[in-house]
Amino acid sequence: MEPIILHMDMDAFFASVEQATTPRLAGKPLIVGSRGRKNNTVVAACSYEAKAFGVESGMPTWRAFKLCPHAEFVSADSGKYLYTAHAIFEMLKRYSPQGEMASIDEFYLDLSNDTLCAAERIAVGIKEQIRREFHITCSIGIAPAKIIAKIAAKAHKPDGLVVLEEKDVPRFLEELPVGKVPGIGPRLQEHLHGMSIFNCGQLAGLSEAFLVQRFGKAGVWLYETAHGRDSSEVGYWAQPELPPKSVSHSYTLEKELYRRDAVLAWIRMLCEMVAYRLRKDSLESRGVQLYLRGSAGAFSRQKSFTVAVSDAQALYRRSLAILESFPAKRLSCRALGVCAFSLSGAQELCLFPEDRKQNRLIRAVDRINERFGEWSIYPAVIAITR
DNA sequence: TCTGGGGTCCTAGGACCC
DNA sequence: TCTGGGGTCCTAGGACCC
Repeated sequence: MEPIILHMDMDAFFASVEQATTPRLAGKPLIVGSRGRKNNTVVAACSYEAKAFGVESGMPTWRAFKLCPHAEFVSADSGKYLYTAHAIFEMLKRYSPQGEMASIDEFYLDLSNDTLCAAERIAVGIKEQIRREFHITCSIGIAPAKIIAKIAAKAHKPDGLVVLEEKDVPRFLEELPVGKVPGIGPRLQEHLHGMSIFNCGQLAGLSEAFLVQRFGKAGVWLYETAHGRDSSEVGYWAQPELPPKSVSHSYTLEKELYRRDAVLAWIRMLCEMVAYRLRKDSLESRGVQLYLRGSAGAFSRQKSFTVAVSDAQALYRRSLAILESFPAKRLSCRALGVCAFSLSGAQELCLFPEDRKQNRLIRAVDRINERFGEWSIYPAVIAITR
């Protein structure tokens, strides 16, 4: 039996949600920025009215405004988008027990137990319900494999619906530019272009052995994808979510920073943010990675420790130890990041009274920040970054 | 103004052990 | 007397995704 996989991709999701919840923005060119400020950020999403001017997500906002000076700007409200995504998730559960939320704006449903006709009717019903209940649109691809369904949905945006049977797949892929395949990014695309491979039809003409020799493990995947095959299965809604493997925060500064105390303050600030997230998710970490990018280049170093921690001070001390091993003679940076890895569930174990006292203090600060807003209270050392 | 921020996975090289 | 071979783990960096 041929698998029937439905992929649903929300159209300009963040921008559409903003337009649906703020009538003033409906029908207007809208740019959703990834951060609060209008400058020094990139476009997280933009409405189709803005896309018409050449604005794309991922583009620096200053460039987007050059293309579309009259666009409205709002900063991303991830809580609102997550809320909507979960409401959609709940809605989709009714159509099949086998389904998954692949990202905040993408979903898969396995409809292999239905006929292709029934699957198409379901897709029409879903689109209708999404429009009625959320006042936004989505594009749907139905195909025998996950990756094909996804490419198909993307190719028919916005508000599209396309159904591909197994026999349609080769023709669909034949002319498809390799860069349209999720997983083939700019570097891989460049490499393929260098080999005069521009579309999936040409890619399918190469032998698996040749691709493996060129690209290693990725060669197997390229070969399978070019032939429309994808063995990965759709998960189950009820499946427990996998715990995160790392928790990180990073920041790009307005300009290069040379003062050591200022750089250290930023590192401390990021440690505070990472530690807070760890505690909120009842996690602790054994590994710390520190990343610095500046005029001297980009460096990242990581280190594993025996004891797992979740407090900012400990993360900061570990970050400083890592900083010592950096090759740069003079400390300067434009962007920096702190990542906690080797995560495990937090142990509620405090051997020493001093630790217990420290723990109570940390929890109290967390509660104050939760109640009065982020950064209501913070260590004096990071004041320089505020 | 000249590509953000939060993730995952892969690879190659080095260290170390037997 | 001048370094085999295989396995495992760690690390830095790169590529990619949304």
